[in-house]
Amino acid sequence: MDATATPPSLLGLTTYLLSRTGRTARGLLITRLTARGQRLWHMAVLAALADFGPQVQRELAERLAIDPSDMVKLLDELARAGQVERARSTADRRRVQVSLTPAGQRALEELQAEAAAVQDEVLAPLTAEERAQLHALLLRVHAAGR
Amino acid sequence: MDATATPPSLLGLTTYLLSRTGRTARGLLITRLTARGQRLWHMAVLAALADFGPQVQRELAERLAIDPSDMVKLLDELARAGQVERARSTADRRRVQVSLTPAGQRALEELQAEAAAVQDEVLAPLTAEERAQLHALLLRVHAAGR
DNA sequence: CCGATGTCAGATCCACTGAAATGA
DNA sequence: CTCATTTCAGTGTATCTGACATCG
Repeated sequence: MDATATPPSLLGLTTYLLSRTGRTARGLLITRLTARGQRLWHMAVLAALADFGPQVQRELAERLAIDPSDMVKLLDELARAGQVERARSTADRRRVQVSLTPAGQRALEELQAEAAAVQDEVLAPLTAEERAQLHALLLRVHAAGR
Repeated sequence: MDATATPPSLLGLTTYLLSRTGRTARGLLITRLTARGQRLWHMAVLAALADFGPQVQRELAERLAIDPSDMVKLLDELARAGQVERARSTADRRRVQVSLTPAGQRALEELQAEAAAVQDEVLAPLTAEERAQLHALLLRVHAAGR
C-alpha cells in the first residue's frame, strides 16, 4: 500500500473530490497568473465587466460572491494597472460605475487563454464527451447552490 | 437579467465551477464542524487513522499533503480532545506512533454524518445516478492530478 | 446605503532547534 | 569509536487571504 495514498473514506466523498480538484485547479492557475502579476479574482472581475458591461461596484461584488470590501482592494489594483476605470455615477453620486478599459480587455483575453490551458491540463484524463458531461453536472450543482 | 448572475464566461470554465462548488461545499461543512469545535483537517486525520491504522506522524502528514509542522498542531488539538493517542516508538525513539482512540472513532462517525448531510444538500439537484457519474469523473480527475 | 479603511482570525509556508539514529 | 549527516517532532514566525466592523 502506497504511503502517500489518500484515505478511501475521503475519496468516497464527492464533496471532498470537488474541493480537492477545485483547489488543485485554482492552485495551478494562481501560479500562472502570479507570474503575470495578476490574481485570480482579477480575472473574475474583468470577466464580469466584459460580460455585463459597466457596473456599480456593489453589483460586481454580489455577482462574484465576494465581500464588498475586498472588491475595493481588487479594483484598486486593477485601476493601478489601467485595466478598469472608476467613475462616480452622475445620477447617484454615492455609486461608482466601473468599466473595462481596452487594456483590461486585452488582459482578460490573455488570462482566459491561461485558464483554458490549465483546464486542459486538469481535465486531461477525460474525453471531450466526458468533459461536457462533467461541465453540465457542475452547472446544475452550481445553479442550485446559491 | 438577474443582477446576481455569474458571468457566462466564467460559467463556461469547468475549472471555475469546480473551484466554486468545491468552495461552497467546504464552506458549508466548515460551518457545521466549527459548531462542534472541530476543523476540516481533524476529520481528514481521523479518517486516515481509521483507514490505515496507527501510523507514524511523518507518514500522516505526507498522506494528507500538509506541512509536518501543521500536523503537530492538529494532533495537539486532537490529543487534547482525547481522539488520538501519541506513543514514542521504542525501536526508533524519534518517531511517534499515532493511533485512534474509541472517542476518536466516535467523533469520526459523527463528522462523516455531517459530511454526508452537506453532500446531500450540495448535490440535491442531481439524481442518484448522476451523482455516481459525477463521482466517477472526479475520481479520475483527482487520480491524475498529483 | 455605498465605498473605503482598518483589523482580525485562519491557513499555509518556511526556517530553525534539539533529540535520536545512521553511516563513513 | 567518533564525528558528520540525516531524520524526526516540535516551536516560532512571516505572509496571505477572507470575513468583519466601522467610518465618512
